[in-house]
Amino acid sequence: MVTLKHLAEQLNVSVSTVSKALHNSDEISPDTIERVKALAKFLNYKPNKLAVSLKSSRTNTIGVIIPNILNHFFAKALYAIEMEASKQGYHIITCVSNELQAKEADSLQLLSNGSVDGFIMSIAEETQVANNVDHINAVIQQNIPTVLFDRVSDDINCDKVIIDDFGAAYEATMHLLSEGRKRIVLLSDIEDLSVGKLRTNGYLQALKEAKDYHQEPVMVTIKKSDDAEQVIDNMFRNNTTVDGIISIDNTSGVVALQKALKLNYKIPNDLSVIGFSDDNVLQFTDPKLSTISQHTLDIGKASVELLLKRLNDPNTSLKTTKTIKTKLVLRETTK
Amino acid sequence: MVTLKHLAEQLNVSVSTVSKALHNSDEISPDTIERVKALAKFLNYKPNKLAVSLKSSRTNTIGVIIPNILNHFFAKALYAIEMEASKQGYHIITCVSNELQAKEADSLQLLSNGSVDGFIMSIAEETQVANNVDHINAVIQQNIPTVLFDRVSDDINCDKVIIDDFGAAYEATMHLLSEGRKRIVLLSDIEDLSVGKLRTNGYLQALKEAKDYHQEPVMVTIKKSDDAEQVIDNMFRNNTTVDGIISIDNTSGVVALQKALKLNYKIPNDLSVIGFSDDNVLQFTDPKLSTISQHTLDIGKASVELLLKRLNDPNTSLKTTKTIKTKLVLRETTK
DNA sequence: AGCGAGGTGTTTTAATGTTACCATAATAAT
DNA sequence: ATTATTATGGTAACATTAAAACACCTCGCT
Repeated sequence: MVTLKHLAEQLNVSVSTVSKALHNSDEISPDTIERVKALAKFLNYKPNKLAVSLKSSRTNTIGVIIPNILNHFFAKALYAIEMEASKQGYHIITCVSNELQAKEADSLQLLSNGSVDGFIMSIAEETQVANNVDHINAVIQQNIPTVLFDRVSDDINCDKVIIDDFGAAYEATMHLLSEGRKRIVLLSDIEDLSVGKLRTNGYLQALKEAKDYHQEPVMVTIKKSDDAEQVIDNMFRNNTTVDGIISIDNTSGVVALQKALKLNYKIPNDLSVIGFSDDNVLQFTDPKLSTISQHTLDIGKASVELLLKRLNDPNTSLKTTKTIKTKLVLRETTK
Repeated sequence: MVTLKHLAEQLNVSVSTVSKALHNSDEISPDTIERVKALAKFLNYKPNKLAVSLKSSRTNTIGVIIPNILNHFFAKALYAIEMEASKQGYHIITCVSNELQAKEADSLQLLSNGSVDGFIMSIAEETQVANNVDHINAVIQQNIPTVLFDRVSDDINCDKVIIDDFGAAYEATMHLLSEGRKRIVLLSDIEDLSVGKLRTNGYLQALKEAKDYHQEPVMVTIKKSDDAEQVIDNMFRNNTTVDGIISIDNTSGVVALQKALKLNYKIPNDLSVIGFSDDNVLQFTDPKLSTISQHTLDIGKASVELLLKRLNDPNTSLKTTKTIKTKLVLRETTK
């Protein structure tokens, strides 16, 4: 690895002359600057990032901790975070908590030793269930700027990026009601998550406000240990008059749609289905699934923006929560 | 941030005593070790990673450069890489090339300044098409260990992890032949990639060896600019007698299946379909798609293992290429 | 002519946090 | 008294940068 010292020796000048020359300091003669730069280029000199970071206590690196990359929502968020960070001259160190609190705490602990300037994260399921966020607060107390996205906690005081989960589910349910649906079932495999609860409340509120809807709400939850297909099969058996389904996670809607087709429901005449998520995973269904789009790219981008703002101006103590708009995208499984 | 200096001052000992104590040096009295450790714990001291790395010229960080996280194969590979790296005490810095050579070169350039101990990468499409791998070789010439996976190049001399693309497609085609299929079409949206070419050759070879197969091979390629559905629609129109489809990328098989169902093909009686990829994305089709499983987790794990082996023993100059076994998983779209 | 002021271009020093090596002081054993 | 032994301290180095110091030169003034 080529260092300033190497260049200095070759050129018979001091290390600091070389350093200044490479920074175009006007203390250095144009002639020297030229010679230094020529040799640096020739030897493919690159400033050692570790040394620069150590000196400046700025790493230009963001720690990103997500619960699960195989979940398309998080993959897409990660994509957006990487894109925006890269555009702003930052790198990202990615850690996956696998929904486990211990792994999450570990990653935070291991990266909060100068490795990163700040964190962008979404809370692991286990952490949310136990509602134990001490490990996250510990990081924040160390003055490491942190942005939470999607899965957040009221017990953490930091910048946040969320969607209007309540409103999104409310709007979707309202749409089903406006189609004249009389028995609308909610499907969820995320009932333990903050977002799951908010979305469920949106659904409940919409039904409550509906004048001519007299059914009790039906919420079918799929646990980790369950076989989703089985649970959904049972749902159809137990709710023979179902005519609307809203899935508040990003997979069960697809499964329900497939199952409904197999049971010969005419879609969307007999039954409307609305899923929750950006389009990509679901683009292959036929008929094409109507969804609540979360604008995941915007979520990732906003998270980076919020973090960088905080990094560049750590003093403004007021934390902001940015809400990204959702959009009900009606495709072929709704009227 | 708490440093050795802080601890030293508090305890009225020297920095080097503190350092040694924390490393359990037997030069230091048990009593002092205890006191130092107690305070370190109390103040939540964590060795500054930058300083340690600078001193040891070891970052315990791997740079991972993948073409596209939204492609489920790469997401899964990234997942496996993160898992294994984390298990071995390494972090990963993730960069996405977006299939662009410039971005790929940029990331390599920016990380090869001491930020990472080595690279794990899969080559961007643009790079493969142009077959210009100078930027990758530049890194290798700087003695930064590098492992290529999946998309590799013969012009790069380094450790590699691949699957037997030729053999996998050959086996799948053979299976279709053994079902008595008479008109087998290959679908691909990756004809420009090394893996695409190998898989196509496997298909061609199988057909060539089949005694009672007299059709010309039919290879339908989907370009970036194409509408996949449209292209597949045309394929069915132009090949009314098609009775076998092998898709060598990880999406077109699903689209073909959906389209075939719409055209009222009885699957797998009239038509068999085999896709290429691990299961997850495709688990929702009905009937369930038969696939060539790439064992993506093994690919990621092997990449990390190979890189760490190289890092711990940089001298053995012979580069190895590890081939991960594929598996033909027959589900419901084959007989 | 002599001297200080000012400017230019460079080097020296110190600092970031850590660790390895060498030195040193104090005590114990020979 | 000399040599081990034990426990600790000091220094340098990793690569970089900022600040201060230092030559050297020129200019203006008495």
